[in-house]
Amino acid sequence: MYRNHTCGALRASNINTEVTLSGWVQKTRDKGFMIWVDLRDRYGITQLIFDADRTPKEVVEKAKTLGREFVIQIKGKVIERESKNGNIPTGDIEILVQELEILNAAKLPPFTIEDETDGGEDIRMKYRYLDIRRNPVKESLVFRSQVTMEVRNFLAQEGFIEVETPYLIKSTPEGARDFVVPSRMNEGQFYALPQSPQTFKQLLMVGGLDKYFQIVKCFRDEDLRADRQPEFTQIDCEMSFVEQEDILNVFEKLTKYLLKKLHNFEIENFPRITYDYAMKTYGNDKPDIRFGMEFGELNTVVKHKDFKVFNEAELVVGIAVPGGASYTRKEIDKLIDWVKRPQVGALGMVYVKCNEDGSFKSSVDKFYDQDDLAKWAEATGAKTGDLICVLSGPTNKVRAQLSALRMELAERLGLRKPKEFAPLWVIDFPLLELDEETGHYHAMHHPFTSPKPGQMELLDTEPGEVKANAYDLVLNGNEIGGGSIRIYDKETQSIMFKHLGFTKEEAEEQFGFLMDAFEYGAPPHGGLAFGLDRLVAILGGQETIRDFIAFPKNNSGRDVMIDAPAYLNENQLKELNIRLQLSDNK
RNA sequence: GGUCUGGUAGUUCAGUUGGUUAGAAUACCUGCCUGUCACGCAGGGGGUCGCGGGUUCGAGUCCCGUCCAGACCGCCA
Repeated sequence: MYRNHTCGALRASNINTEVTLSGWVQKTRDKGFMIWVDLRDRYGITQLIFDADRTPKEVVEKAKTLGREFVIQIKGKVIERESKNGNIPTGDIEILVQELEILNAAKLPPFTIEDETDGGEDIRMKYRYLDIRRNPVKESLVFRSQVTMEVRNFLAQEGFIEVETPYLIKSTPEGARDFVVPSRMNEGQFYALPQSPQTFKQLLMVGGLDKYFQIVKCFRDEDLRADRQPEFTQIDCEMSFVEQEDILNVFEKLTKYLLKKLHNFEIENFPRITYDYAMKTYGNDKPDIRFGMEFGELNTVVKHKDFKVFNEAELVVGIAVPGGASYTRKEIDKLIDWVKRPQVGALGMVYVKCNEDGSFKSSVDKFYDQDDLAKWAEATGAKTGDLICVLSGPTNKVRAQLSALRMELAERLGLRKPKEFAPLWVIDFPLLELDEETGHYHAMHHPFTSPKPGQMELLDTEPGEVKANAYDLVLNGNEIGGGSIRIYDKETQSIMFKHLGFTKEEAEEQFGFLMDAFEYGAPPHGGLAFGLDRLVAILGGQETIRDFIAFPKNNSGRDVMIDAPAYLNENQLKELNIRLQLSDNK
């Protein structure tokens, strides 16, 4: 028996009991006359004491050889500490050691295993198994486990069944790039890893399973971000005989359940706003509504003067920055530089200070008088002491730029509070989106999304205007879930593929199995998928998902611990009938 | 594909205008220490300044290239 208690278990009530403990050496404090060792495991820290008077001599000698992260087992008696430590739960007691066994000596770890480690991102990822010993990472993984347990509890209660769908499937050109897997037995052919189990869950509905969910890995071969990994986990759900309203209700209930269980956070019904409203008001289809700073469109109040920039702009729009009137000229110039960075791309920024005396001071005083500026303040909801920031240009670009500025300022002003939660639904997404490069429309959500009733006719005349039965769940400025009511008849699905530029043959080849299934009694159905990593991170008050993934990939999609991806050897390639053609520098 | 930031001791970082033997903290090692718990005290070891090239009497510092890491834009149905 390696242990009969964990390192977080013992209290004053255990005094005088004989115990066996195992764990890692967190730290030794050798005072000469006695040695203290902090013994750590997943559950906590217990102090061991090796006392020259009360511990066998050879045991004390052995204790002197202990280094950080040695794995040891001890037997001893729980005793009361002479000086207690109120900072840890086991701080009233310590273990007077009688026997010590070194189960495994350890090399010195490259960084300290402490909450505030001295190690940087790089080295911690390389030795991720050591990083996981640290409380912040360990707790993030425990938290993730709690979230998935609660999700399973809830969905099971609601009558959902979990079904596993295959990982080795077929590549399709729609959407993100696929990770592909060569098939040894089928020369020249490749599987693809699923970007989502979309078609399979729809087939489960045809199969009559009614309410499905799966906590499932998905794979997309696209560039990474702090909140994006090439392999990530979805809570994938689908239901039959449901309308949009039914789906929103079930998953709003799930989200409320999670907020209540994990944070004891209660919230009324989630706001629902349309995509169009979100874009107009926040310049963004996943608005953070923990704070205001809503867009005020100024077209009607700026176009009557000689300011050419505004007169020629498609959209002139501003936001009020709380307390921004106190910014110095230098600070405002830096802000202007910020919006002019290539990542944001604004050509300039007009500002108005709303002074405490009720007057306005703007960068365009030459063109606009106090009455004009008062109207700007009204449109943006600016109060005295605020700063109005105004951008202008093509509608879509300006909205994206001002949205970036809004988020940046909110971050700087501390308005994005991690322990506050502001979920909302964004509904009525467009069905199609124009690809600026190719000039073609592609499905904004995916090609199985149904258009709003009665809008099929618009597909030919104004494809960009067609609204879909598609919806996103947004939490604190992040899309944490999205879904749609699906097409469930072959006819409509064929029309969709045609509009997306598929030939009949291509549609048949790639999705024939789905359209066949639709001919055998497919029920009306729809669903939603949560991005679990993101959901967990946001519920955990973070924006970066890496610490909630046990073994994440780095910025370039590498696992630096196992050093993947890697080259295959000649035999493997030969067996797969693959010949590589590498670029010159490889 | 692009923009920006960074790479110096095991680790996290400082290093001024290009100028002596490249520093600090922490970790590590040795010794001391009769209640430590961020223990303390004394001493010690530890450097391919990412890599390659260039400018210069002289490069951690300037220039070019390259690799790596991070954030973002494009991309992510």
